[in-house]
Amino acid sequence: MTLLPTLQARFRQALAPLTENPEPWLEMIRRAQDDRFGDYQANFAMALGKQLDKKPHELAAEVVARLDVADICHPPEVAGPGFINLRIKDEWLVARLTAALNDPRLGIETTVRPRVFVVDFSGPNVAKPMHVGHIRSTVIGDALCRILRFIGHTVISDNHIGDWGTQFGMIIYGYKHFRDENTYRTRPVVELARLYRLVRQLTDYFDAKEKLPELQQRYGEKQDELNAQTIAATPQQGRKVDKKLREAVQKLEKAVKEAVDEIASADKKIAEVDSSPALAQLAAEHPDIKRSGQAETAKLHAGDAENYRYWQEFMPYCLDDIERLYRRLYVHFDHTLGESFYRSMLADVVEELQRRGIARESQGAVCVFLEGHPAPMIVRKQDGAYLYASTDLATIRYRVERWKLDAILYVVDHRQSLHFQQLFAAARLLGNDKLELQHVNFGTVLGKDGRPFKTRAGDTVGLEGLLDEAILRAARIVAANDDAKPDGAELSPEQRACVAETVGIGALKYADLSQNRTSDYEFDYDKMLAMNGNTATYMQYAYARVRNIFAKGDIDVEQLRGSGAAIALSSPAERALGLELLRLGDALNATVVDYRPNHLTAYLFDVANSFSSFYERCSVLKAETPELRNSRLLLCDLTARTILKGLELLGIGAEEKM
RNA sequence: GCGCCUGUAGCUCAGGGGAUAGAGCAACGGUUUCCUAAACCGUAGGUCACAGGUUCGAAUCCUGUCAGGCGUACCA
Repeated sequence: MTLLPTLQARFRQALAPLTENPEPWLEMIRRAQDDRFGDYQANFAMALGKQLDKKPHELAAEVVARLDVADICHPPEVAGPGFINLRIKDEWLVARLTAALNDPRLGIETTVRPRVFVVDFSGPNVAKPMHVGHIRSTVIGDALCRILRFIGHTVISDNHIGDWGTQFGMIIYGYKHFRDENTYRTRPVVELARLYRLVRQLTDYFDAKEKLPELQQRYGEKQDELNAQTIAATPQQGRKVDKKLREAVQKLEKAVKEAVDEIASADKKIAEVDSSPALAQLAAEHPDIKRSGQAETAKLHAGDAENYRYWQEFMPYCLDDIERLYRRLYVHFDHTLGESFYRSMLADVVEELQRRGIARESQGAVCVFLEGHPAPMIVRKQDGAYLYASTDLATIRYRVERWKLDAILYVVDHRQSLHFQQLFAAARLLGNDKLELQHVNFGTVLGKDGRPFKTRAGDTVGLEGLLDEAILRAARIVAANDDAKPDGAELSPEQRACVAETVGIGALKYADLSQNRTSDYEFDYDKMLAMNGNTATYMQYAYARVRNIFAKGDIDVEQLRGSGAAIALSSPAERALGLELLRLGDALNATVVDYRPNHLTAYLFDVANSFSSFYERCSVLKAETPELRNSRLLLCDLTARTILKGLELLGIGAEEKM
């Protein structure tokens, strides 16, 4: 059992005579935030005292008297209003550290309640180039899979790719009319992506042209209204401006600004085509491209042989392409069951919903009306087409039937939270009441201006380019540092390339993982690829330093572990490191409670920090005595393995030398 | 209009009932005869948006205000 649960178990016994349900009070045992107070502290006495009508200080003393922790802690102290401060005995720390050292799992037991999870993440639209927004789901989802698995759960990772959507109609239309046979044969994905962008651009062009007059009219109306209101709202002598009027003016100003932005965006799309003779000509030749593209999608869905053949032809290329990206990110999926996989089940799902009275027809569409939701969830459109709500319901049904599931985690942008609320509610109406359905939501990727990154057009950063850039930057730093080593460079060109890749990709992933996923995320090249401070590089560097000690000292780790050498925590830095090393299990538990990997990154940062301080103060190879040297070597060994395991659980690698 | 989310150091963010609010970056100042200075140590920097409330105790919970983001009947 890891540290905190062990303490909680002891307190549970001590509290049993005082309260029926000690669990909430046990949650109030935590790491002391100040070393002066000890290592851990229990903060429940004040609140529990209130409930039991006892003086907190006396209650704390009573609990301490009953508490049996003599083997773990020094005698607990009651401080302040009733804090119980605990200082762990070194002997106990040493015993736990020794146990961790001799355990491939570093002392982490598997869960006593294993569950079966499906983690649904990444889910890109194929044939549409991925951008930075997609990396968050991929990286967080992958880390959660690894962590849940390590804890002992059964995890099925499933990439629910968008492979049946409107983009295929555009690509098919593009393929039929604009394809460059040569490029398609040599680099099919590049050509398909170009075709998608081209058709999208022309479609947007006509869209913008169509909408522009309406936008301009709205702008005019709002502007007129604003002018009128502004005059009315201008303060005159002896009269205060009505608050409502002032608010109305503010709203109008906002509306006008929005209209201006939309017009500018439409103008831009129009200008892009008009200013290019080639594009302008294509636009002239394909005035109906928007509807035609949609028609191609509809034909595909209706089973048109030709379009289905195209779809079958394009898919392997598209899948290869995204697979290549996943390989670069060391991300693996057990299944890639995209939207298309469920296409034959949609009619049945909708039929079941209707038959069971969960869905009904409204304005020609089939809708699920849910309590507390003003708008229904539409599961079949007026034109008979299905949408992602239908697919997602079919997917739940399929997953539940195929795997005996306890939970599905959807690692998806928080903008879809309404969809998931409705989806989960509908799934429960269908009888999935024991299934845990979690929207593991995360914040939007924002641009430098603080506004969301746009999915189409604009200056989106392609994912592939981002990876290249990360590795390139890392390579520069690797080379500079290697060259600057006191005894000259140590790394071969191959090693340098390898380190650059590990460091670059690690930095990229860590940037996403180290942040509380629920916050929005300001995309910043420099920050994302930063390799100083709280970054994966810091941990990787600490790891390389430890490993270098073993290399320099020509130490056989296996032999050392079996040698009977003992850990002794002879200085504050060693003790602090030792205590930190025992907290891995607590960090993993915290991560799993709310599915937030940033608990684990914070922990690893603490470990690396403690190690760096230790490294600075405690010489290992030149320790005063052989016993001390061995003890420190053991601490180093456990540090290295803890960091390596932690990074591995985040999907990040580490190198022996860097 | 309604719903959800956010507001913490110059910047990017942790902390989400407990003791004196933390980190990274940026700034300033120190540390390489010694296992990798991608490091370490220190200084400075805060009305935790604002106002009320609940509590022994509030950055944290509740209410309101302000500011921003997202979503809101046939896109995903």
